[in-house]
Amino acid sequence: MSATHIDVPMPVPADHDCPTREILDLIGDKWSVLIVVLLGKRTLRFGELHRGIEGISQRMLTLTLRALVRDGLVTRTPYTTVPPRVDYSLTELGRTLLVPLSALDAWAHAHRDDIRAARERHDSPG
Amino acid sequence: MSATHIDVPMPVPADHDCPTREILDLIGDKWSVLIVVLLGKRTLRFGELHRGIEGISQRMLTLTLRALVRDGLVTRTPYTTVPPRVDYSLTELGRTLLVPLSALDAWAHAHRDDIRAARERHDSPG
DNA sequence: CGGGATCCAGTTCGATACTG
DNA sequence: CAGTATCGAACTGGATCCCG
Repeated sequence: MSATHIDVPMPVPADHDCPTREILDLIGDKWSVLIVVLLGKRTLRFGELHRGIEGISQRMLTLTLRALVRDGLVTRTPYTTVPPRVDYSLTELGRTLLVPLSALDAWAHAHRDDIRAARERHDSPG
Repeated sequence: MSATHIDVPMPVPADHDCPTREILDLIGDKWSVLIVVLLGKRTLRFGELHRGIEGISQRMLTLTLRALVRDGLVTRTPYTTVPPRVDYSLTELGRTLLVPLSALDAWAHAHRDDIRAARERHDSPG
């Protein structure tokens, strides 16, 4: 109860309702970014995405795609052919996201060695 | 066994070893981005971060900060005072990350309405 | 004040099997 | 080919207690 001294000297804006949270709901998962980047190259079928993203299960691919469609970043176009076929591509909104995502990708490219070095420095037993 | 036709017409580069994966390991979680953005404003103490990021538990704050330190994005500076005190701030590497992150933030800010609209359109029962 | 350790609930996710 | 359904394992994350 008795605080030694008040501890709220500087409020720190701390944008609670800032859109950062919302975008993290979009791409703050393991697969969304990879899918968007891949679809940025061209329209892809379900199976192509599945093979294109190593390690993803069909379950997660389905769920993630559904979320991206829901958020208006991706369109889903099914064809009633035999065998069936579904095309996925970015919407215009999705393509605009590609821009800042590419910046992030470029950063990752540029600094991957720095990060690896930092990790090894930290993990090194010596 | 008898596939109706081979299904590997176009390889799809599919950068498996691309750095996108690595950056997702960094910021592809719920809190890292928020912490980095917050530390982008100024150095903060543990408690300030805790209060600044609504909803985070001290456990996750500790774990996330530890990971950020490990990856070389954040420095941890403890002082042996009474009561103890620990400052966290971005490293130079962390500050460079701030740039593409701001771009992403700007995108989120600019398109939040689009996303909300898309969601409501999709979720609307009618 | 700034954590570490433990316990526990909720969620995520992959493997598998099945459908149209 | 493109999913859906189910299950169990793994991880996440919060609450609580304790220590320097």
